[in-house]
Amino acid sequence: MAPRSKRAPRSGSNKVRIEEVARRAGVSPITVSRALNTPEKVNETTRVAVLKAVEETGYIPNRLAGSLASNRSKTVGVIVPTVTNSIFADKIRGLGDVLSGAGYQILLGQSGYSLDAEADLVAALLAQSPSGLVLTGSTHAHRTHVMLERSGVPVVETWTSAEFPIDMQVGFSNEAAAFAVVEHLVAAGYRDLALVVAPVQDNDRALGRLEGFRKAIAHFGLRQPAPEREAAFSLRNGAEALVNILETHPDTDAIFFANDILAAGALLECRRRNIAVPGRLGVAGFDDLEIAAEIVPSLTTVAVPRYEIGSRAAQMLLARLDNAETGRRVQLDFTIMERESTRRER
Amino acid sequence: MAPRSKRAPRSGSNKVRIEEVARRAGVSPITVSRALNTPEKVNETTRVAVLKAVEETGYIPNRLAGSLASNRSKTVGVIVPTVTNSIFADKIRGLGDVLSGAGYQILLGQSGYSLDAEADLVAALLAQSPSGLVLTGSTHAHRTHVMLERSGVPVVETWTSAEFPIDMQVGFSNEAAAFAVVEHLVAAGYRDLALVVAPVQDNDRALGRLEGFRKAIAHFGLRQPAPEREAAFSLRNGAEALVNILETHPDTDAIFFANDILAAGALLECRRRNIAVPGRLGVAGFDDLEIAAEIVPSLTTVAVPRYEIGSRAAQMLLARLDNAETGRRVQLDFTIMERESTRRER
DNA sequence: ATGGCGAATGATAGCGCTAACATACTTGGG
DNA sequence: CCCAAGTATGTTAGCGCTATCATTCGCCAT
Repeated sequence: MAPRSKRAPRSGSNKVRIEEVARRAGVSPITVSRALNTPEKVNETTRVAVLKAVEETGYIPNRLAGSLASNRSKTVGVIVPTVTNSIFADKIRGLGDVLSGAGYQILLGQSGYSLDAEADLVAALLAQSPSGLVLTGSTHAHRTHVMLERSGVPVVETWTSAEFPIDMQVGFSNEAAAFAVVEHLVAAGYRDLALVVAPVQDNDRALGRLEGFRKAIAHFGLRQPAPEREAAFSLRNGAEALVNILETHPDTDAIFFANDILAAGALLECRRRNIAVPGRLGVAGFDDLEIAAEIVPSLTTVAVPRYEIGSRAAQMLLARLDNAETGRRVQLDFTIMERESTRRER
Repeated sequence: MAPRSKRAPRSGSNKVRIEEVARRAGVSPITVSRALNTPEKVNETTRVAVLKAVEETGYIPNRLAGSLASNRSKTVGVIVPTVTNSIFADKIRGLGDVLSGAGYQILLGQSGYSLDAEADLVAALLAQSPSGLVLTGSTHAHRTHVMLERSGVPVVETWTSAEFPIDMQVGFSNEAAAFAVVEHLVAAGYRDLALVVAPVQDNDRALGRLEGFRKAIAHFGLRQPAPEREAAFSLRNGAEALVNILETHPDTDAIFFANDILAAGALLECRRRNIAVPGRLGVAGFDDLEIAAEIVPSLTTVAVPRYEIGSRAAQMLLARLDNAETGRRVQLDFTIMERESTRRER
């Protein structure tokens, strides 16, 4: 009698599995695994044989299976508001350069500046069992905190400098940077300042800059209340905010735009309207994008280590995964880049 | 005698597993799985009970395990040269918007405009068993083709319009677009053209634009050989290429920059040097970034559907994964945006 | 000799989920 | 009242790897 028939194997594709490689190399599957993951633990000759078999078969290990078995995945979740903002693109480049060198892949999520969307992404990324998570900012939905805590996954928060990060942090003080800009404007002789900043809702980087601006206004005894406008980053919005401020507050003599795109848009509008910069109006930006140095007049701004935020975050994660000792908070420096747009003849 | 001791369970973390949820809801694990993945297959009352248990326990399904078991992962690999170039950032936004709506995550790879790096990334991403792969361009290393073929993973190539895509394709004809730009410059009265294009090595988009330019030069019987320069995209490089061309070919009356960043850098340099645009020199760009509309003078360029390339690619993938019938080649339109930088008084 | 130790490799048993099949229970037409 | 065809849920057996423990084989100190 025939043996009771097994059910059909549900092996997916016709892909090469570790077993075939093992057979070809004349070793056991576990040896293939070791030859690929911890080569120092296998004899040179067997390693060579295994690699040859891998080459011949075109074997690509199934990391889903590997990660499940080892409880370690080679992925890192990265959540940014949007890749469209080039400051985050630079961060991602920094992350990618370091992580891909260590064999890690990036799982990317875009929150669209919404903490609620961020929380959904955290859940979705945690489901992939990432080795680590890199978030933007220090403000998160309550459930985000809960999920992160429960998961135990290493987390790096970036772009800010909160006193008590969830886990690790790489950033700078947005507040101090904004304060320094106002300080610079005052030193350049401007007195009636205005601020244009990204919508602060769900955005603690923008909020920090707003607060730094306000503190500096009070500190230096400048015109209060200073006009403040919220504008999502785009050249057009910068131009419009400029026009609006000059209409409502014609005595304004300098505007601090909390990012360079807004500032550049304003500078272009100044050119169209023949508003003299820096004579009639001083303009300062934030981020030190390439356009700040190239635009005419060149733009005073704050250089922040965008790429380094990414690369350092990646390094911290890798160190942690290596059980190396690391600090938890890295506070990077910003630099005021003084350029023509605030270089007033006095 | 005590039973032979089992070896220690290697259960990783203290995370909630499907079994605990099942116990709480008084059902079997598979029912929990169904309640979450195919809710229409379970009774309303049990579904509610399961969701309640999920809520209470804070259960986050382990997708590594799920994907391994079902041979379907909820990830899509995306390879771009760099996220820093905002045209690719827009594509990623398009991809992300559509994919995250369907519960998919993006695995991001940056190739740095190297086909060899691209091949490594393809291997790394295939190891994660993605549901699909989105590549940039139609030119790939030989081993990339081999790996893709073997894997059987759905692939979408983007930004180009090759006749025989590997699988699916969403793009436009770079050659035709470049041709159209030259056509426009000729119509505007320019005759002695020059080209500045991204390095064509490993970059078929740039190569296509170069070829379109050359064909148009020949077609319209313009000055030959027209000066051609390669420059990686940055404002500074655009400015330098401009200077170089005007030094070596002072009779040049229009320059076509194969991206807007280069063109904008050149326009800013023209301002610094008091070179009249469009009078002394016509300038055209490519991509229709926001800066093209805002810069002074505004920049004639080619609008390409950056976001749509991403969203359409995602839709095609999803349709394929749904076994829906789809076309294989989507050729999108480009639009010449005529602006001040080529609006010569005649 | 001999036993102890490290290096190399193998056998076994899962990782946490879901496909495939099995079973119970419902419904309704003849 | 019975059986066919659904509907809802459960049981079993993997998915393709790797952690863990076991085994084998030298090699050297005693």
